[in-house]
Amino acid sequence: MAAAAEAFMINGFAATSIDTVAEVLGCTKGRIYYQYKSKADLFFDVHREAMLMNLFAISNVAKGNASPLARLRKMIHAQVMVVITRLPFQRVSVQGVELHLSGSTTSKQREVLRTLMDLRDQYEKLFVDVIKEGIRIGELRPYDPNFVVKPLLGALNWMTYWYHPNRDETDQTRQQLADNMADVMLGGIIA
Amino acid sequence: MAAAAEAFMINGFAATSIDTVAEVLGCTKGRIYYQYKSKADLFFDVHREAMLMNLFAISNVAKGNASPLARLRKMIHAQVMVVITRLPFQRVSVQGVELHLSGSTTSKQREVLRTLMDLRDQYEKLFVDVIKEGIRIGELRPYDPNFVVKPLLGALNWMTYWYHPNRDETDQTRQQLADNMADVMLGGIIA
DNA sequence: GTCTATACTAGGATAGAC
DNA sequence: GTCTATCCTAGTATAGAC
Repeated sequence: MAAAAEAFMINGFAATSIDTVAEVLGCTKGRIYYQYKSKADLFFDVHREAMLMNLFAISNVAKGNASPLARLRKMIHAQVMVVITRLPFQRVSVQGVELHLSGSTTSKQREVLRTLMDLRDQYEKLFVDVIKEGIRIGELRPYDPNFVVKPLLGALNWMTYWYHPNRDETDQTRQQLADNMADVMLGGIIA
Repeated sequence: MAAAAEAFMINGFAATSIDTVAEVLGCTKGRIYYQYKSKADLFFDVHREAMLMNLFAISNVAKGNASPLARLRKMIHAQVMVVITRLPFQRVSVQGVELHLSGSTTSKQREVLRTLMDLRDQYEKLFVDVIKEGIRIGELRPYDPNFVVKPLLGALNWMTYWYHPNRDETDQTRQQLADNMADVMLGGIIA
């Protein structure tokens, strides 16, 4: 799956051949077809793995008992760290959004896609709920929570396109990046 | 080009066949191959058109003589309106970011891709410059302008995935959406 | 200019050896 | 379980009629 994620990251789902994935893995496609019925199934598995990473990274924080604003900050921070540390999977998960727009072939695949979208909805709902609570107690401005979550997740997802790991990066600079992202998203940029 | 944009929007570049584009256009692929040497060339043309729309929409505002903050607000507003009114082209332009990651075949195509990336850089620079100026005169917080532009453009680009035109939408609700986007991106969501 | 017909190939998927 | 060999479809691109 890591090999597939890497291959999909570089070329995208449609342009990646199973031969390429096999090459990254260091074997032939026989091995892959032994485990996965089709290329789509492989993609779905990578996609699910990515979504589970995300849920795992933020769900404990989301349900903690810090203030909503503090939790929201931690959630953003955690998500940035996941993107940094698991970039190939995260990029696949962003590709998944696009793929879902097009119609998948078999009805079985559509069902799988359905469960993936459910995971994505769950994930988004964790943010929405914390935002709602923050608004209720007056910590956050009273925008429509279902709206404000969009630019927020957009900024996070977009990271997969511009972030590139860097040699002279330390844990400290990574934390800094995550902090800055949270600062900008929560506090805006007006002085 | 509009037909191509629509087809690419629905299925993505790789999964869209020239036959499909022809069908949307209401002709056969002979006509398309008469005008475009290859599918990639068609995509590039749509992509360029989208980038030019963006530049056209914001460049006058960006170079106006209002305060940097006021200009930035207008730029965000204008870009949201472009996404709303020209969704297929805008989605293609977002796909273009991903496509550039993978290697295109011919050297000629790589050159075209290069000019497209230049357009994108110009576009980003318009934002960065206004942000820099805003920081200099103290209207904006002193974050790294090259960083803050990323979440900003991420939020805008991501719109192409969640925005869907709606029957009971009026010019007023569209303006409202653009305003809200600018509010959230500039002022944050902390109360 | 746009059509129909066709060549050509990449790549998904399967069969069967080991 | 993983390989090699092969089938077969989809889809890019071209040739040539009209």
